[in-house]
Amino acid sequence: MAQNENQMKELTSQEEDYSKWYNDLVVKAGLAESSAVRGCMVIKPYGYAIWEKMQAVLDKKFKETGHQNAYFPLFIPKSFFSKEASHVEGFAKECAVVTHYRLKTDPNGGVVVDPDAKLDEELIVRPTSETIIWNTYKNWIQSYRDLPLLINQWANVVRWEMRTRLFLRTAEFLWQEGHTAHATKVEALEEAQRMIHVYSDFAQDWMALPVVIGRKSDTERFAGAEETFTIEALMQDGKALQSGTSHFLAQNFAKAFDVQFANKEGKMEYVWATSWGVSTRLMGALIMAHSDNNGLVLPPRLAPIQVVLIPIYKGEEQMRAVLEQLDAIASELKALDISVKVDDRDNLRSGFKFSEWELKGVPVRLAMGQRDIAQQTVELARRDTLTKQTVPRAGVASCVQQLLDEIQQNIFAKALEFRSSMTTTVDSYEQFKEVLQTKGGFIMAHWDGTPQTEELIKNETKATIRCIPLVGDMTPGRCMVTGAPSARRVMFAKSY
RNA sequence: CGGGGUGUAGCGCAGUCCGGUUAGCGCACCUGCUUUGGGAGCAGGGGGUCCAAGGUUCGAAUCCUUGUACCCCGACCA
Repeated sequence: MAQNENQMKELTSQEEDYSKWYNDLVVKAGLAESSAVRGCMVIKPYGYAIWEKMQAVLDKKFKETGHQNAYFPLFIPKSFFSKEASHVEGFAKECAVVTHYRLKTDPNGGVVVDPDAKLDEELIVRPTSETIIWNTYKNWIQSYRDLPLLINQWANVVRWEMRTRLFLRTAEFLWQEGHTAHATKVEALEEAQRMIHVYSDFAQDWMALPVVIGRKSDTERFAGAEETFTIEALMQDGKALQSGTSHFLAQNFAKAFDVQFANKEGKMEYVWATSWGVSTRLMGALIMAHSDNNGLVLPPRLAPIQVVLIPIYKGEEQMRAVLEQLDAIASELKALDISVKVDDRDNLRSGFKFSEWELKGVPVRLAMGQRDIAQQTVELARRDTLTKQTVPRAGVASCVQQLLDEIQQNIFAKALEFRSSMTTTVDSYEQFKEVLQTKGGFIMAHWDGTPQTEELIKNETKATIRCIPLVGDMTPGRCMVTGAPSARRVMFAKSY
């Protein structure tokens, strides 16, 4: 008990330093750790299992919306990269560049880069794949009959970030990137909007994470896009996290890579494009949105282990008897498509196991001892509320099944309630600054639509326009800073 | 790239100011016994290039020089 309090205190006092708290949690829960390579991350099996679940659900959604998977090269010739002006400007500062293709042994020992093996043209390790993909699409698209081209790629990308943070910003990260080509502007715009809604549905239904869908302002838009749609989530420290984006690229890349098609009338036209992606950053969102002082809280639909079963016993005889019961329950749960783990490790006490699985965020815990066997009961504990109850052994499986749904809903409701309480509407800049300082969260305010005002607010308060929400209050007003007319409120926040 | 900090066992640290037994503590690990309904106890044990190179000294984890790595705060970003 003393140690339990100790850990609570440990985690609570770290609220002063949320980033340390977050980092410790990621490491302690066994999700990931920083690696020997600068800014890179090792995703551990438990963390990767969650990512795999996310991947599976998203991949299914992409296929249901008509997309196919493909794979494009990791390396992009430098010349490809510079073809779209704003794109190169956006990414140039954070590219890893391959200049040589061979090492040789050093006379003084060790190995050195062979100066004779210099590449004629340097290769960029992809920070995103628009350029290499559009260079390829040029050959794939001739006619309107080749359109739409709906491709997704699961891949790793590298962005040489100056400061990194597990899952939220790492030098290398895993993601999916969709790249589509369309005959018309309308179709491409629809695609971009469709995919941001796919992301939004995924966040809400699977991650139990409420998000705000919106458009990015000019300054926050993706390099090379004409319109960027985003889903913005609110973390428990009151900061926003951009959790997914979908870009309407207009004809920018088609023109840069000369991708034209013959339309029904036989005339040549440039194709219209979209790209969209979510990354392992979603893991960060999941962790920061739901965790508490006891550790991770996973929504049941994404938990690699949904139910953990823990035996309580003295001696081998009791152990065998309890495990027999638990194995039977495990089978019943598996039959209902619930993923289970019987923690039969004999070298650890049950109290330790309770804490450990709580730290790992397993939604439901069943414990069984002599008492339960005698009374034909099971102790059932839920992670989201940290409550325990004793339920009859018979019918425990369907009870758990129901409970998993309830937990999924409860976690979402909790996050939604938190977001509501942390969303503030303000009418003056003074009020804006005060809310930002004392409370944080999302702030709805009027803005005159100019990059200058946006920049001023950012410089003075560190808050940025997270998005111009697609739905919500559409009444016009006056900019809180300049007093100029504003078409509608936009959403501000400090962000990751 | 600016400002600050830290490199000592797998992890977390003390020792460094003021040089001096065999470099220490907690956790973890290994062995044994007792335990087991909320992070077990006792006993024993293993594990070190004290970041690197050079220098000062009879003697360096400790002092000096130069590197280097990582962390935190900014600027940049999914």
